[in-house]
Parts: sequence; C-alpha cells; structure tokens
Amino acid sequence: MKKPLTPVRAQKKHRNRNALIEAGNRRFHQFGYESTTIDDICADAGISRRSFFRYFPSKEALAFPQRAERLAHFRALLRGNPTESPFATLRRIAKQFADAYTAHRESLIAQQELIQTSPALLATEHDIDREWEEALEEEFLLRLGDVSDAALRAKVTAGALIGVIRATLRYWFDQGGEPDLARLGAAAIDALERGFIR
Amino acid sequence: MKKPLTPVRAQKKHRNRNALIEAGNRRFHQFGYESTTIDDICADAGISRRSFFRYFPSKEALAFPQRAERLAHFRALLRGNPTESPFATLRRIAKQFADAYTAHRESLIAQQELIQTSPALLATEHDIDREWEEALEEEFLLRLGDVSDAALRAKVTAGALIGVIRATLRYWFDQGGEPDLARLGAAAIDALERGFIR
DNA sequence: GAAAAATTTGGCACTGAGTGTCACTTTGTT
DNA sequence: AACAAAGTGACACTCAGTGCCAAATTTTTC
Repeated sequence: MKKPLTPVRAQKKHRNRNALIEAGNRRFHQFGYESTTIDDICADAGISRRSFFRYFPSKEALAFPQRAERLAHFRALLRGNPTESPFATLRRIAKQFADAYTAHRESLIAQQELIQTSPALLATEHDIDREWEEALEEEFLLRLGDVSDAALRAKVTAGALIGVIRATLRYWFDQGGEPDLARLGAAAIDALERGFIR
Repeated sequence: MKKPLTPVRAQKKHRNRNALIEAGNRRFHQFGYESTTIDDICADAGISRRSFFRYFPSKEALAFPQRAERLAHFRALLRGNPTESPFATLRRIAKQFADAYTAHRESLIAQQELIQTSPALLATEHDIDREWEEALEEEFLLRLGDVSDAALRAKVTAGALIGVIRATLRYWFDQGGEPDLARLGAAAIDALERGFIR
C-alpha cells in the first residue's frame, strides 16, 4: 500500500495542487509558457517555490497534470477486451478518443497551440507518446503470445500506430479541429491494416 | 551566398569546433552526459564558456554535431529519384542506411546507450526524427501532386514510416546490433506497404 | 606594410530551473 | 497535553543559457 490515507492533509494537497495547475494554465495561456516563471505561478497560488517541486517534478509536468491518469485509462481500455482482434480493439478505442477530442475541441486546440510555442513542451508531449507506444507494445506482445519475432512485431506495430495517430492529430489540429476526427482515425487505422500501397 | 570564404578564420573555427566535439564526447562517454558540465568541456578544449555557445546552441547540440549534414544527405537521397515509385526509393535508401549503420555498429551502439541515459538527449533525438519525418512528408507531398487528401496522406505515411523505422532501430539496438538490419528494414517497409493484417 | 574596419573572443553579470538542507509549523496519534 | 510524523518555507547552491562590452585577432584598404 502507498497511502494509509490522511483526511485533512489530502484535502490540502488537492487544493494546493489545483491552485498551482490553475495559476499555471492561466499564466501560460495569457503570457506564454517560457515567459512564465515558477516564481510567478507560486506567487499566484500562494505556495513557496520550494513546495512547487514537491507537487510537480518540473515546470513541464504542470502543463500535463493528468498525464498519469490518461495513460492508465488508455492501458485499461487496451486491456479491456483481450478476446477481440487487436485492430478491432484499436478501432473502438480510437473512436472513443475521437469523440472525446471532438467534444473538447476548443481547449485541446488552445493547449496544442501552447505546446507548439515551446520546445520543452514538445519534448514532454513526445515523452507521453513514448509511454503510450510502450503500452501498445506491451499489449501486442501479450496478445501475440509466443509467435516467432513477437518482440519485433509488437514494437514495429506499436511504432507505426503511434506514428499514424500523431500524424492524424497534427493534421486535425492544422485544420483547426474542423475535419471529422473519428473518420480520420478510422481511415488511418485502415491504411495501417490494409497497407499503404497506392 | 552565405560565406564569402575566410581562409585563416575558417581553419580556426574547424579546429575549435572539433576540439569541443572531441572533448565533449570523451567526457560524455567517460563520466556521463549529465555529469559533464560545459565548463569541463571548455576547459579541456581550451575555449571560453561564452564561446562555446557561439559554436553550439546548447549542450545537446554538441552530442549530435552532424545533425544538419545527415538531414541534408537524407533529403538529397529522397529527392534523387523522383521517377521511381516512392516505396522503391524508400527501400533503396533504407538499404543504404542499414549498411552504413552495420558498418559503424560499435560506435552507434555506444552513442545509443549514451542517449538512453539522458532525457535531454532523448528529446533531441526525437527532434531529429521530426525533421526527418517532415522531409519525408514534403517529398510525399511533392510526389502525390494534386491528389485529394494529399496533405493528409503525406503526413500519415511519413508518420507511419518514421514510427516503423524508429521501432526497428530500437529493436536492433536492443539486440546489440546483432540482427541483419537490412533485412529488418526491408521487412518493416514490406509490412507498411502490404499492411499489418495478421 | 601600417592603419582602419570588421569579426571573433573572453570576461562579467544576470535570469531561471532544479536540488540539498534544516529549522519551523501543521497534522495525526496516544 | 505530549509526542511523532509529515509538510512547508527560507536560504544557499549548481548549472544552462543570454546580453553586453571591451580586448584581441583577422581582413581590408590605402
């Protein structure tokens, strides 16, 4: 067990954490990521600089506060239907994400624009992609069982998938979130499954 | 034109640049990337800290000194045979790179191991991948002409390719550079072209 | 070949992220 | 109420990266 539970302390932690996230996002979007210092954020949130680093390991982490939860969610979805064919699972998950993205279109575009302004945020975004790629790889490996070349095939398939997904998202963002993301996602997975022969 | 040529100065520049690269690599491999400070490198190379940043924009850049040249080379190869089918071009280029990688196996593995030790280097490596992905995208766009969805297809194909290539390389590195990289590369491109249906 | 102009360099000071330490306060326990 | 454990704030420090300016070096001009 990790948390023996602490009633009052947990509350404070939540409040402080949220105060930092809110203050950060506000400043990031108003003045830009690079121009915002941790001192600024701490002042807004009424928390000491030193304590900031007890809540977040870095300034970048503050910009992706739900990183761990989202990854866990993705893992759970992947693990959900082990009997289904892999690509069927992927299509189902892609559809779900496409719908969610479409629903939060505005804020996602704002976030994406912010990310584009900072190399540090781009790097963090990539780290996240890698985590997702590894989750995919693990799941493929599990499902492939003891086929020969399982390790290689799992890696390559996961790499191709993440590549295709990121490219699709970039296109969607480039078009201002206008196109039908569910359709784009489906097409991308089709291309992967059926091949890129023209 | 950029350089009206300067005989004596160019020499010095080369010498200094190389001194920094050598000093850096030596220290990186001996003591680790993070533990090496720019001051250390400058001391070894006999160059002032301030001048370091006139040769390289960052510490990471020192670890990938041929970045621009390699990208230019890749672009040239891509542009080389515009009449050939895209996948034929890719196969040819992949083979070339596979051979080159196999020839420099040892040092590439050492470099790769170094990269794995540092988030900053991993981030830089990703930046490089993105540059290559963009080069691919441009080339595909050029070749697709005015097909509908050209932008999307170029992006997605480039993304899939880079994803597949990186995954293949990771596998190759994981196996200590033992497998036949040319064969792995060919298989990866086959999978992309023909599809991932099992 | 010497003086002037252009370029490069080194030193200094500064910002901002991230870390170690330690005393102080708040919360939970008995 | 007393004590232990966890969280917080203040201070000092390291290191990457940048602006600025004066000194040195190279190139150009006469």
